[in-house]
Amino acid sequence: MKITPMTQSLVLHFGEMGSRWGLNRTLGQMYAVIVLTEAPLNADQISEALQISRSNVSMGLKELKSWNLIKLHHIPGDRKEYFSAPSDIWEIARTLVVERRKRELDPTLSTLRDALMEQPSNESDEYAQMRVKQMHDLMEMVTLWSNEMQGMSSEKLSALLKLGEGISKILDVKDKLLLR
Amino acid sequence: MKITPMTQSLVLHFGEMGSRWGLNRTLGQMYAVIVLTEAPLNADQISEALQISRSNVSMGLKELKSWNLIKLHHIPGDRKEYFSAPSDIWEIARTLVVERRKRELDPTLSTLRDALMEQPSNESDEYAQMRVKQMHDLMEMVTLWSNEMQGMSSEKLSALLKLGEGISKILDVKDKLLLR
DNA sequence: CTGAATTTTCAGTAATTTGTGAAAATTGTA
DNA sequence: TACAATTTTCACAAATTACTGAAAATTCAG
Repeated sequence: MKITPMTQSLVLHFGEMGSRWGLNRTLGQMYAVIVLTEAPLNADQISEALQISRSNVSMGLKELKSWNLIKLHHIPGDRKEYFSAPSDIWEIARTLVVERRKRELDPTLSTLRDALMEQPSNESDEYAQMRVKQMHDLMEMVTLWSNEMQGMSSEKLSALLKLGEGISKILDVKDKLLLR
Repeated sequence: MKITPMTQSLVLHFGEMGSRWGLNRTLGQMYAVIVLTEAPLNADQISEALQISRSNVSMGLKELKSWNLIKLHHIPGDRKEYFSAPSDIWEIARTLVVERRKRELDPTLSTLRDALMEQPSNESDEYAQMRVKQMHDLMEMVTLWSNEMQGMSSEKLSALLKLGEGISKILDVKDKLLLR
Protein backbone atom coordinates (compact mmCIF):
# COMPACT_ATOMS: atom_id res chain seq x y z
CA MET A 1 0.00 0.00 0.00
CA LYS A 2 1.23 3.47 -0.92
CA ILE A 3 0.90 6.23 1.59
CA THR A 4 0.40 9.96 0.92
CA PRO A 5 3.08 12.43 2.07
CA MET A 6 0.66 13.84 4.63
CA THR A 7 -0.05 10.45 6.18
CA GLN A 8 3.63 9.65 5.91
CA SER A 9 4.65 12.60 8.06
CA LEU A 10 1.93 11.89 10.61
CA VAL A 11 2.99 8.27 10.78
CA LEU A 12 6.58 9.29 11.42
CA HIS A 13 5.53 11.64 14.17
CA PHE A 14 3.36 9.04 15.87
CA GLY A 15 6.29 6.71 15.67
CA GLU A 16 8.43 9.18 17.57
CA MET A 17 5.69 9.71 20.13
CA GLY A 18 4.94 6.03 20.43
CA SER A 19 7.90 5.54 22.73
CA ARG A 20 6.73 8.33 25.01
CA TRP A 21 3.34 6.72 25.18
CA GLY A 22 4.38 3.39 26.63
CA LEU A 23 4.10 1.73 23.24
CA ASN A 24 7.10 1.77 20.92
CA ARG A 25 7.99 3.32 17.61
CA THR A 26 6.59 0.61 15.37
CA LEU A 27 3.39 0.29 17.37
CA GLY A 28 2.85 4.03 17.13
CA GLN A 29 3.38 3.98 13.39
CA MET A 30 1.13 1.00 12.92
CA TYR A 31 -1.70 2.54 14.85
CA ALA A 32 -1.30 5.84 13.04
CA VAL A 33 -1.68 4.25 9.66
CA ILE A 34 -4.68 2.24 10.84
CA VAL A 35 -6.39 5.24 12.40
CA LEU A 36 -5.76 7.50 9.43
CA THR A 37 -6.95 5.06 6.79
CA GLU A 38 -10.65 4.67 6.24
CA ALA A 39 -10.66 1.13 4.90
CA PRO A 40 -9.55 -1.74 7.14
CA LEU A 41 -6.02 -2.90 6.34
CA ASN A 42 -4.43 -6.31 6.27
CA ALA A 43 -1.04 -7.18 7.65
CA ASP A 44 0.68 -7.13 4.28
CA GLN A 45 -0.58 -3.65 3.52
CA ILE A 46 0.71 -2.39 6.84
CA SER A 47 4.01 -4.12 6.31
CA GLU A 48 4.38 -2.50 2.91
CA ALA A 49 3.20 0.94 4.02
CA LEU A 50 5.66 1.10 6.89
CA GLN A 51 8.45 -0.92 5.27
CA ILE A 52 8.70 -3.33 8.15
CA SER A 53 8.76 -7.10 8.15
CA ARG A 54 5.62 -9.12 8.08
CA SER A 55 6.55 -10.78 11.38
CA ASN A 56 7.00 -7.43 13.06
CA VAL A 57 3.49 -6.48 11.95
CA SER A 58 2.19 -9.70 13.40
CA MET A 59 3.73 -8.93 16.78
CA GLY A 60 2.49 -5.37 16.65
CA LEU A 61 -1.05 -6.44 15.88
CA LYS A 62 -0.92 -8.85 18.77
CA GLU A 63 -0.05 -6.01 21.08
CA LEU A 64 -2.65 -3.66 19.65
CA LYS A 65 -5.19 -6.39 20.24
CA SER A 66 -4.11 -6.68 23.84
CA TRP A 67 -4.76 -2.94 24.14
CA ASN A 68 -8.24 -3.41 22.64
CA LEU A 69 -7.37 -0.71 20.14
CA ILE A 70 -8.29 -2.47 16.91
CA LYS A 71 -11.31 -4.08 15.35
CA LEU A 72 -11.11 -7.21 13.26
CA HIS A 73 -12.89 -7.52 9.90
CA HIS A 74 -13.33 -10.25 7.34
CA ILE A 75 -13.87 -9.55 3.70
CA PRO A 76 -15.98 -12.17 1.88
CA GLY A 77 -13.90 -14.26 -0.46
CA ASP A 78 -10.64 -13.10 1.14
CA ARG A 79 -8.90 -15.20 3.74
CA LYS A 80 -6.79 -12.36 5.09
CA GLU A 81 -7.69 -10.56 8.28
CA TYR A 82 -8.36 -6.84 8.11
CA PHE A 83 -7.94 -4.32 10.91
CA SER A 84 -9.39 -0.91 11.62
CA ALA A 85 -9.57 1.55 14.50
CA PRO A 86 -12.86 2.54 16.15
CA SER A 87 -14.45 5.34 14.16
CA ASP A 88 -15.32 7.17 17.37
CA ILE A 89 -12.23 8.97 18.59
CA TRP A 90 -13.70 9.16 22.09
CA GLU A 91 -13.87 5.42 22.20
CA ILE A 92 -10.18 5.27 21.40
CA ALA A 93 -9.39 7.79 24.13
CA ARG A 94 -11.51 5.93 26.66
CA THR A 95 -9.77 2.67 25.83
CA LEU A 96 -6.34 4.26 26.09
CA VAL A 97 -7.09 5.68 29.53
CA VAL A 98 -8.48 2.42 30.82
CA GLU A 99 -5.65 0.30 29.44
CA ARG A 100 -2.98 2.64 30.69
CA ARG A 101 -4.57 2.58 34.10
CA LYS A 102 -4.43 -1.21 34.07
CA ARG A 103 -0.75 -1.15 33.22
CA GLU A 104 0.43 1.91 35.11
CA LEU A 105 -1.73 2.14 38.20
CA ASP A 106 -3.23 -1.21 39.12
CA PRO A 107 0.01 -3.07 39.85
CA THR A 108 1.29 -0.19 41.95
CA LEU A 109 -1.96 0.11 43.84
CA SER A 110 -1.63 -3.51 44.83
CA THR A 111 1.98 -3.10 45.95
CA LEU A 112 1.02 -0.05 47.99
CA ARG A 113 -1.76 -2.00 49.67
CA ASP A 114 0.72 -4.72 50.59
CA ALA A 115 3.06 -2.18 52.11
CA LEU A 116 0.23 -0.75 54.17
CA MET A 117 -0.46 -4.15 55.71
CA GLU A 118 3.07 -4.45 57.02
CA GLN A 119 4.05 -3.55 60.54
CA PRO A 120 6.38 -0.52 60.45
CA SER A 121 9.65 -1.53 62.06
CA ASN A 122 10.86 1.93 63.00
CA GLU A 123 10.28 5.64 62.56
CA SER A 124 11.43 5.84 58.98
CA ASP A 125 9.10 3.02 58.04
CA GLU A 126 6.33 4.96 59.69
CA TYR A 127 7.06 7.95 57.54
CA ALA A 128 7.28 5.80 54.42
CA GLN A 129 3.97 4.21 55.25
CA MET A 130 2.37 7.60 55.65
CA ARG A 131 3.57 8.52 52.17
CA VAL A 132 2.37 5.21 50.82
CA LYS A 133 -1.05 5.87 52.29
CA GLN A 134 -1.25 9.25 50.55
CA MET A 135 -0.22 7.77 47.21
CA HIS A 136 -2.62 4.91 47.65
CA ASP A 137 -5.58 7.13 48.35
CA LEU A 138 -4.82 9.36 45.42
CA MET A 139 -4.38 6.50 43.00
CA GLU A 140 -7.58 4.92 44.20
CA MET A 141 -9.47 8.06 43.34
CA VAL A 142 -7.92 8.17 39.89
CA THR A 143 -8.94 4.56 39.42
CA LEU A 144 -12.50 5.45 40.38
CA TRP A 145 -12.52 8.16 37.74
CA SER A 146 -11.13 5.89 35.13
CA ASN A 147 -13.89 3.38 35.85
CA GLU A 148 -16.42 6.15 35.68
CA MET A 149 -15.02 7.20 32.34
CA GLN A 150 -15.19 3.67 31.03
CA GLY A 151 -18.95 3.68 31.44
CA MET A 152 -19.57 7.13 29.99
CA SER A 153 -20.96 7.69 26.53
CA SER A 154 -18.86 9.62 24.09
CA GLU A 155 -21.33 12.47 24.26
CA LYS A 156 -21.11 12.72 28.00
CA LEU A 157 -17.35 12.46 27.97
CA SER A 158 -17.13 15.18 25.40
CA ALA A 159 -19.45 17.38 27.43
CA LEU A 160 -17.35 16.82 30.52
CA LEU A 161 -14.12 17.73 28.80
CA LYS A 162 -15.68 20.78 27.21
CA LEU A 163 -16.36 22.11 30.67
CA GLY A 164 -12.71 23.06 30.79
CA GLU A 165 -12.31 25.96 33.11
CA GLY A 166 -15.96 25.72 34.01
CA ILE A 167 -15.10 22.84 36.28
CA SER A 168 -13.84 25.21 38.94
CA LYS A 169 -17.10 27.10 39.03
CA ILE A 170 -19.09 23.90 39.19
CA LEU A 171 -17.09 22.70 42.13
CA ASP A 172 -17.85 25.89 43.95
CA VAL A 173 -21.60 25.56 43.58
CA LYS A 174 -21.85 21.79 43.73
CA ASP A 175 -22.90 21.57 47.36
CA LYS A 176 -25.74 23.98 46.88
CA LEU A 177 -26.94 22.19 43.80
CA LEU A 178 -26.96 18.70 45.08
CA LEU A 179 -28.81 19.63 48.21
CA ARG A 180 -31.95 20.60 46.45
CA MET B 1 22.55 5.02 53.59
CA LYS B 2 20.83 1.82 54.64
CA ILE B 3 17.32 1.18 53.55
CA THR B 4 14.62 -0.79 55.41
CA PRO B 5 13.17 -3.93 53.81
CA MET B 6 9.86 -2.17 53.39
CA THR B 7 11.38 0.76 51.54
CA GLN B 8 13.55 -1.66 49.63
CA SER B 9 10.60 -3.55 48.20
CA LEU B 10 8.76 -0.34 47.32
CA VAL B 11 11.87 1.00 45.61
CA LEU B 12 12.15 -2.15 43.55
CA HIS B 13 8.54 -1.93 42.52
CA PHE B 14 8.80 1.71 41.51
CA GLY B 15 11.85 0.77 39.52
CA GLU B 16 9.81 -1.78 37.59
CA MET B 17 7.04 0.73 37.05
CA GLY B 18 9.41 3.53 36.14
CA SER B 19 9.74 2.22 32.62
CA ARG B 20 5.98 2.17 32.16
CA TRP B 21 5.83 5.74 33.33
CA GLY B 22 8.04 7.28 30.69
CA LEU B 23 10.93 7.47 33.12
CA ASN B 24 13.26 4.51 33.46
CA ARG B 25 14.11 1.99 36.12
CA THR B 26 16.78 4.00 37.89
CA LEU B 27 14.76 7.19 37.82
CA GLY B 28 11.81 5.36 39.34
CA GLN B 29 13.97 3.94 42.10
CA MET B 30 15.60 7.26 42.81
CA TYR B 31 12.33 9.07 43.12
CA ALA B 32 10.89 6.33 45.29
CA VAL B 33 13.68 6.59 47.81
CA ILE B 34 13.45 10.38 47.82
CA VAL B 35 9.68 10.39 48.28
CA LEU B 36 9.72 7.76 51.00
CA THR B 37 12.49 9.33 53.05
CA GLU B 38 11.61 12.24 55.29
CA ALA B 39 15.00 13.91 55.39
CA PRO B 40 16.48 15.37 52.23
CA LEU B 41 19.15 13.12 50.71
CA ASN B 42 22.42 13.88 49.01
CA ALA B 43 23.71 12.19 45.89
CA ASP B 44 26.08 9.88 47.76
CA GLN B 45 23.31 8.60 49.98
CA ILE B 46 21.14 7.83 46.98
CA SER B 47 24.04 6.18 45.21
CA GLU B 48 24.68 3.99 48.24
CA ALA B 49 21.03 3.19 48.92
CA LEU B 50 20.40 2.03 45.36
CA GLN B 51 23.85 0.61 44.66
CA ILE B 52 24.32 2.64 41.52
CA SER B 53 27.23 4.81 40.44
CA ARG B 54 27.55 8.36 41.58
CA SER B 55 27.50 9.55 37.95
CA ASN B 56 24.27 7.74 37.29
CA VAL B 57 22.73 9.53 40.25
CA SER B 58 23.93 12.83 38.87
CA MET B 59 22.24 12.17 35.55
CA GLY B 60 19.09 10.99 37.27
CA LEU B 61 18.91 14.09 39.43
CA LYS B 62 19.32 16.21 36.35
CA GLU B 63 16.31 14.55 34.82
CA LEU B 64 14.22 14.76 37.99
CA LYS B 65 15.03 18.47 38.06
CA SER B 66 13.82 18.81 34.49
CA TRP B 67 10.55 17.23 35.62
CA ASN B 68 10.31 19.71 38.51
CA LEU B 69 9.88 16.79 40.84
CA ILE B 70 12.51 17.60 43.45
CA LYS B 71 13.36 20.40 45.81
CA LEU B 72 16.91 21.46 46.55
CA HIS B 73 18.17 22.04 50.11
CA HIS B 74 21.40 23.23 51.65
CA ILE B 75 22.51 22.20 55.08
CA PRO B 76 24.61 24.79 56.95
CA GLY B 77 28.24 23.76 57.17
CA ASP B 78 27.81 21.08 54.49
CA ARG B 79 28.77 21.72 50.91
CA LYS B 80 26.73 18.85 49.52
CA GLU B 81 23.37 19.39 47.89
CA TYR B 82 20.33 17.69 49.41
CA PHE B 83 17.16 16.71 47.62
CA SER B 84 13.60 16.03 48.72
CA ALA B 85 10.19 15.56 47.16
CA PRO B 86 7.30 17.97 47.80
CA SER B 87 5.56 16.99 51.01
CA ASP B 88 2.18 17.51 49.37
CA ILE B 89 1.38 14.45 47.31
CA TRP B 90 -1.12 16.46 45.27
CA GLU B 91 1.61 18.79 44.20
CA ILE B 92 3.56 15.81 42.92
CA ALA B 93 0.55 14.52 41.02
CA ARG B 94 -0.15 17.93 39.54
CA THR B 95 3.44 18.26 38.39
CA LEU B 96 3.42 14.79 36.87
CA VAL B 97 0.29 15.52 34.87
CA VAL B 98 1.59 18.83 33.61
CA GLU B 99 5.02 17.50 32.69
CA ARG B 100 3.63 14.46 30.97
CA ARG B 101 1.31 16.66 29.01
CA LYS B 102 4.28 18.73 27.88
CA ARG B 103 6.09 15.64 26.70
CA GLU B 104 3.24 13.52 25.41
CA LEU B 105 0.63 15.92 24.09
CA ASP B 106 2.14 19.26 23.17
CA PRO B 107 4.46 18.05 20.39
CA THR B 108 1.68 16.00 18.85
CA LEU B 109 -0.78 18.86 19.06
CA SER B 110 1.59 20.99 17.07
CA THR B 111 2.12 18.28 14.43
CA LEU B 112 -1.63 17.83 14.13
CA ARG B 113 -2.08 21.56 13.63
CA ASP B 114 0.49 21.50 10.85
CA ALA B 115 -1.32 18.66 9.15
CA LEU B 116 -4.58 20.59 9.33
CA MET B 117 -3.03 23.52 7.47
CA GLU B 118 -2.08 21.36 4.52
CA GLN B 119 -4.21 21.07 1.41
CA PRO B 120 -5.58 17.51 1.16
CA SER B 121 -4.36 16.06 -2.13
CA ASN B 122 -7.04 13.40 -2.51
CA GLU B 123 -9.85 11.55 -0.85
CA SER B 124 -7.73 9.55 1.53
CA ASP B 125 -6.00 12.73 2.71
CA GLU B 126 -9.40 14.19 3.34
CA TYR B 127 -10.31 11.27 5.55
CA ALA B 128 -6.97 11.47 7.35
CA GLN B 129 -7.47 15.16 7.93
CA MET B 130 -10.89 14.54 9.40
CA ARG B 131 -9.34 12.10 11.87
CA VAL B 132 -6.58 14.56 12.63
CA LYS B 133 -9.17 17.20 13.38
CA GLN B 134 -10.93 14.90 15.85
CA MET B 135 -7.70 14.04 17.60
CA HIS B 136 -6.66 17.65 17.67
CA ASP B 137 -9.88 18.84 19.25
CA LEU B 138 -9.79 16.12 21.85
CA MET B 139 -6.19 16.77 22.79
CA GLU B 140 -6.83 20.47 23.00
CA MET B 141 -9.54 19.85 25.57
CA VAL B 142 -7.25 17.65 27.60
CA THR B 143 -4.65 20.38 27.49
CA LEU B 144 -7.19 22.86 28.78
CA TRP B 145 -7.91 20.56 31.70
CA SER B 146 -4.29 20.08 32.47
CA ASN B 147 -3.82 23.85 32.57
CA GLU B 148 -6.84 24.14 34.80
CA MET B 149 -5.40 21.52 37.09
CA GLN B 150 -2.09 23.31 37.24
CA GLY B 151 -3.77 26.30 38.83
CA MET B 152 -5.90 24.37 41.30
CA SER B 153 -5.11 24.13 44.97
CA SER B 154 -4.52 20.70 46.42
CA GLU B 155 -7.75 21.00 48.36
CA LYS B 156 -9.77 21.74 45.28
CA LEU B 157 -8.08 19.02 43.31
CA SER B 158 -8.77 16.55 46.04
CA ALA B 159 -12.41 17.63 46.20
CA LEU B 160 -12.72 17.22 42.45
CA LEU B 161 -11.28 13.73 42.46
CA LYS B 162 -13.41 12.72 45.41
CA LEU B 163 -16.46 13.44 43.32
CA GLY B 164 -15.84 10.15 41.62
CA GLU B 165 -19.09 8.81 40.36
CA GLY B 166 -20.78 12.00 41.43
CA ILE B 167 -19.41 13.63 38.32
CA SER B 168 -22.11 12.09 36.21
CA LYS B 169 -24.86 13.53 38.33
CA ILE B 170 -23.25 16.93 38.31
CA LEU B 171 -23.06 16.92 34.56
CA ASP B 172 -26.76 16.20 34.38
CA VAL B 173 -27.74 19.16 36.50
CA LYS B 174 -25.00 21.54 35.44
CA ASP B 175 -27.12 23.55 33.01
CA LYS B 176 -29.77 24.23 35.55
CA LEU B 177 -27.26 25.28 38.14
CA LEU B 178 -25.25 27.64 36.06
CA LEU B 179 -28.29 29.39 34.73
CA ARG B 180 -29.33 30.80 38.05
C1' DC C 1 43.43 33.37 44.27
C1' DT C 2 44.21 28.43 45.60
C1' DG C 3 42.93 24.05 46.12
C1' DA C 4 40.01 20.59 48.11
C1' DA C 5 35.29 19.09 47.81
C1' DT C 6 31.67 18.27 44.94
C1' DT C 7 29.13 17.84 40.71
C1' DT C 8 28.84 17.13 35.76
C1' DT C 9 30.17 15.40 31.41
C1' DC C 10 31.40 11.97 28.23
C1' DA C 11 33.35 8.05 25.67
C1' DG C 12 33.14 3.40 25.95
C1' DT C 13 30.72 -0.72 27.52
C1' DA C 14 26.90 -3.28 29.18
C1' DA C 15 22.11 -4.30 29.16
C1' DT C 16 17.79 -4.08 27.18
C1' DT C 17 14.64 -3.67 23.60
C1' DT C 18 13.24 -4.13 18.93
C1' DG C 19 13.28 -6.22 14.28
C1' DT C 20 14.11 -10.05 11.04
C1' DG C 21 13.88 -14.39 8.40
C1' DA C 22 12.96 -19.04 8.64
C1' DA C 23 10.31 -22.48 10.44
C1' DA C 24 6.19 -24.00 12.84
C1' DA C 25 1.39 -23.60 13.60
C1' DT C 26 -3.11 -22.50 12.25
C1' DT C 27 -6.90 -21.70 9.22
C1' DG C 28 -10.21 -22.63 5.86
C1' DT C 29 -11.49 -24.52 1.37
C1' DA C 30 -11.81 -27.98 -2.04
C1' DT D 1 -8.50 -35.06 4.92
C1' DA D 2 -5.05 -32.61 2.21
C1' DC D 3 -2.93 -28.64 1.14
C1' DA D 4 -2.18 -23.95 0.09
C1' DA D 5 -2.76 -19.52 2.24
C1' DT D 6 -2.00 -17.01 6.14
C1' DT D 7 -0.48 -16.01 10.74
C1' DT D 8 2.46 -16.77 14.69
C1' DT D 9 6.57 -17.99 17.03
C1' DC D 10 11.30 -17.80 18.05
C1' DA D 11 16.40 -17.68 17.89
C1' DC D 12 19.47 -14.56 16.48
C1' DA D 13 21.00 -9.86 14.85
C1' DA D 14 20.59 -4.94 14.96
C1' DA D 15 19.54 -0.84 17.23
C1' DT D 16 18.71 1.75 21.12
C1' DT D 17 19.12 3.00 25.79
C1' DA D 18 21.27 2.96 30.30
C1' DC D 19 25.46 2.71 33.31
C1' DT D 20 30.17 3.33 34.57
C1' DG D 21 34.76 5.25 35.68
C1' DA D 22 37.78 8.74 34.61
C1' DA D 23 38.45 13.26 33.59
C1' DA D 24 36.75 17.98 33.33
C1' DA D 25 34.22 21.63 35.32
C1' DT D 26 32.34 24.06 39.08
C1' DT D 27 31.89 25.64 43.71
C1' DC D 28 33.27 27.72 47.79
C1' DA D 29 36.10 28.19 52.22
C1' DG D 30 40.25 30.05 53.62
